[in-house]
Amino acid sequence: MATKPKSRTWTQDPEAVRQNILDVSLVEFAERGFDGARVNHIAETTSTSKRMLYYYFGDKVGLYRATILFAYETAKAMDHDLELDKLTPTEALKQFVIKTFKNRSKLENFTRLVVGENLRRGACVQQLPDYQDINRPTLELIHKLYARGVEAGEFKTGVDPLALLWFVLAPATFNVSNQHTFSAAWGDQLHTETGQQMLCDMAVQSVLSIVVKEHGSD
Amino acid sequence: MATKPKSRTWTQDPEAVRQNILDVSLVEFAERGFDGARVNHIAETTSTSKRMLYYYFGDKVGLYRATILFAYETAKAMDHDLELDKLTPTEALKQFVIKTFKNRSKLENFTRLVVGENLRRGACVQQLPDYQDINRPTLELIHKLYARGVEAGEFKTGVDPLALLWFVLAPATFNVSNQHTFSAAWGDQLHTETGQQMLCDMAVQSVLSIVVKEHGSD
DNA sequence: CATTTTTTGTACTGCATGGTTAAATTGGTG
DNA sequence: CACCAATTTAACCATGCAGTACAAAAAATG
Repeated sequence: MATKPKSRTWTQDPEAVRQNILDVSLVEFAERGFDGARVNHIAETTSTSKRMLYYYFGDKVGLYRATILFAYETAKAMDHDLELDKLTPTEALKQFVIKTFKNRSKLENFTRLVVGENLRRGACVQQLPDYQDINRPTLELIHKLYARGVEAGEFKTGVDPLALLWFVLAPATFNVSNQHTFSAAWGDQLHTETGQQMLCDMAVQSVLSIVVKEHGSD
Repeated sequence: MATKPKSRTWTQDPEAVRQNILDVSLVEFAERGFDGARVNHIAETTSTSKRMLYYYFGDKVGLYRATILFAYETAKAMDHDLELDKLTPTEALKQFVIKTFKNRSKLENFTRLVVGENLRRGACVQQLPDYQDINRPTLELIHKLYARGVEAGEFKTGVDPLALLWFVLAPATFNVSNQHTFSAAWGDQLHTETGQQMLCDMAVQSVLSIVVKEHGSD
C-alpha cells in the first residue's frame, strides 16, 4: 500500500537489500515462472530500484539462479527439522512422509518454482555446481533411515532407498503441482482440510506398504 | 529441414491447416509454457502463416485453449484404451495404474502442458465449459472399478475412489513433471529402462496397498 | 579527507513480441 | 463465368521488455 518514503538519505545494508530482492523474486518467479516473471514488476515490488537488481545479480537469469538457491536452502532446512533418530524406523519414516507432504504445501512457492524449473528441463539447476550438495542430506537421511529399518528387522531388504524417497516426494509434490486441474476436473474435496488429512494418511500408508514388513496387517 | 516451397498458389484445406497448427502448438506450449511460447515460432514451424493462427484461433490464448482441448482428447483416448471389465477388479486396477504410468511418460507433451496450466492456477481450464465432461469418464472408470472390487470382496470398503484416482495419477505425473530436478539432484538411475520398470511396479504396489484387502501377504 | 562501495533516479535503447491492415487467391454457387 | 465468402499472403505497427547510460550522492573504510 504505502510506497516507501524513499528519502534521499539511507543506511547501507547490502545484505538486507539482497534478501529483500530475493524474497520478492521468489514470489514473482513462483507465481509466473521464469518467462512470465517481469524484472520491472520485481523491482517495483522491492523497496529498492531496478538498477540494484542488476547491480547485485547481473541479469534476469542470475536473479533466477540466486532465487532457486535461496528457495532450496529454506525448504531443505524445513524438511530436515525432525529428530528421526529418537523414533523407531517405521515411525520415523511415517513422520518424514507427513512432514514432507505438509511442507510442499506450506512452501507452495518453492514447489511451484521447482516444477517450473523442470518445465525448463532443469536448465538452471544443471549448471549449479552445488546443486547435488544441497540435496545430499536428503539422500543421506533416507539411506540412514532405511539401513536402520533393515537392521531393526522392520523393513524389507532389497528396496532402493532412492525409489523410496521418490515415493515420498511424488504425492507431496503432485498435491501442489496439479491441484488446480485436478480440482477443476473432479471437484476440490481433496483440497479441503479433511481431504488433505486423508491424502496425507494414505500417502503414509502407501509408502509404508512398499518397505515395511507385513504391512497391511494393521 | 526443407521449408515448404510456399508457392504463390495453394489448395484450400481448412481442417488440415487447423490440425497442423494444433500439432505444432502442442509442442511449443508443452516445451516453453504459455509465456515462453512464441506465436512467431509456432507460425514459422507450421506449413502456414502467422495470419492463419489468428484467423482460426483469434489470439494466443485462444490458440492455447484449443491446444489444451486437443491434448486432452488424445490423452484420455489413450488412458481408456483398456478392457477392464474382462479382468478381476484387482487385476484391472493394476493394469490401469500401469497404463496411466506409461501414458504420462509417452505423452510427455500432454503432461508438461497440464503442469504448466497448473502453474497458471488453471486459469484456462477453469473457463472451459466442457472441461468436467472431458474428465468425467475417468472418474466413472474408477468408480465402477472400485464398486466392482467391493462387490467381489477384493477391495476394502470406505475408500474414496477419487483419492484412489489421485494416487494413480500422482506417481505417473511426478515421474514426468519432476524428472529433471530429481535426476540432477540424485542421479538418473530411476529414469533408465529398468528404473522405470521398478517405479511402475512400486506404483502398482502402493496403490493396491491402499484398496486391496489383505495386501502385503503376496 | 580521500577512496571505494553502495544506493538512488531517470531517461533511454534496441529488439522481439503479439497482433493488425489490406490486398490477393481460391473454390463453390447461381 | 461472374460473383462472393472463405482462405491465404506479405508487410506493417505499437507496445512491452530486458538491459544500459549517465549522473550523482550518501555511507563506509582507513
